[in-house]
Amino acid sequence: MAPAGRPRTFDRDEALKKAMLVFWDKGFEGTTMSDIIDAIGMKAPSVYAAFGNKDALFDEVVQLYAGIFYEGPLKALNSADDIGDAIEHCLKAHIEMFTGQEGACSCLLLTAANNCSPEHQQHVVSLRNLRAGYKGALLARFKRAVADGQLTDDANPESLTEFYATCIQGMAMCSKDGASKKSLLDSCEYALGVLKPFLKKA
Amino acid sequence: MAPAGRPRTFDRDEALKKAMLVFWDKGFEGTTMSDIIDAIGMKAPSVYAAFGNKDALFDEVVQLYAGIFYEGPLKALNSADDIGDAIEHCLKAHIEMFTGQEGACSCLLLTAANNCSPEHQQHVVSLRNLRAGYKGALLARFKRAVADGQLTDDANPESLTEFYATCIQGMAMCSKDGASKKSLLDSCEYALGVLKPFLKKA
DNA sequence: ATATTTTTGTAGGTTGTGTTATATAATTCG
DNA sequence: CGAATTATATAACACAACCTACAAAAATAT
Repeated sequence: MAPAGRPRTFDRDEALKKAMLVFWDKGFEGTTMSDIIDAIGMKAPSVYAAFGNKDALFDEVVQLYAGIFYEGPLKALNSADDIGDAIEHCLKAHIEMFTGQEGACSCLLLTAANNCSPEHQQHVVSLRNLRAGYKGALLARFKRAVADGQLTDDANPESLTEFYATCIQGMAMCSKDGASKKSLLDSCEYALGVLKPFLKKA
Repeated sequence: MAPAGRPRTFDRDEALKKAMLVFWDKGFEGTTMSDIIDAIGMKAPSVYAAFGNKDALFDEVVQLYAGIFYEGPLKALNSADDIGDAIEHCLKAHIEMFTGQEGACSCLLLTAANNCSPEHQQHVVSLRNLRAGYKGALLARFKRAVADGQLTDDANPESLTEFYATCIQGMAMCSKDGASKKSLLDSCEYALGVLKPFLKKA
């Protein structure tokens, strides 16, 4: 049943998505609450009533983004049994995320809170933790490939993880600088070539 | 001869370096003038008298940083005649810059002004232009290598440029996340391996 | 020595951003 | 219907950040 009281005239989930796109594009500190409020199309008190404050809203946005992230690159990483396929699908899923949105590009986890004032360091830390968690997932995937006997003995999961994290983050920054999807895919091919010498023949 | 008037009690060049380290670490918007003023160890009016305002100071900092940049990675890129050596020296010079400073790390051109409020977009643009200029230098270097007959016919200067720009920016971001010099050098080796198939035997 | 010039420190002005008080509108419950 | 509850809009508060008047201090020039 509908709750008592005047009903909201906007959709909360839609509003959150709009807020995500703004933060994605302009980062935490680069975004003002006025930007958010304008994007949602409501007035300040309605937005504050729905989301609390800027910090809480950003936290929700990060959660939403992380969910999309898990459904994309992370799922791609862990779906394929072959490590070569897994990395390829994963990188390409990243490129989709970097270039797929209208307005926003690159990666919110990487660019939305790099340099914050001391009172907002929490966001810098939480995004850094998410990135570290993702690196952990990459590492686990390479270790699984070792356990599965898919990689040669001289393959080093730690340094492969670091290399591919480098490529992913680098592509994100290039995308922020306007790189086309095609040029990102070119870089992706080079990056995938690095893994080939370590793949055992099937 | 000394100019008339009370002499400055701090060294302007030293103060500029200190300001650079703060901006390098915390970015343009993440840095307050109080941070700068504290780092320099003077009071606000002295700093403003010496540097104008925050925008002008940041511009000077960027100039200073660009100078260091030209002396490091860019010089390394253009000093060696062999393209393999050039890229290797260049990447390693980047790693030195990413990890060499106390306090600051990563790359000021990449991280100091990603997400600015509209009234400071000038800095986002100027750093983006510097990055684009650097990509141009990379491209020119690869084209020179083609002209010098150092690369195979299937080597594509544009996509090689994009790939190495990706690696450099990726390493910068990893360094900001605390990557060790050793792990950056590991990634660097993988990245250099990408060029090898395109190198003609001497 | 006095005037002139420039720096320094205190203290405060101005603006922009995050947030909220208050009154009004729209809905449900009894 | 009237009471209760929640959303909306206007308008304004609070605080922090950038910047600057003003007066005192420290040097040079005549």
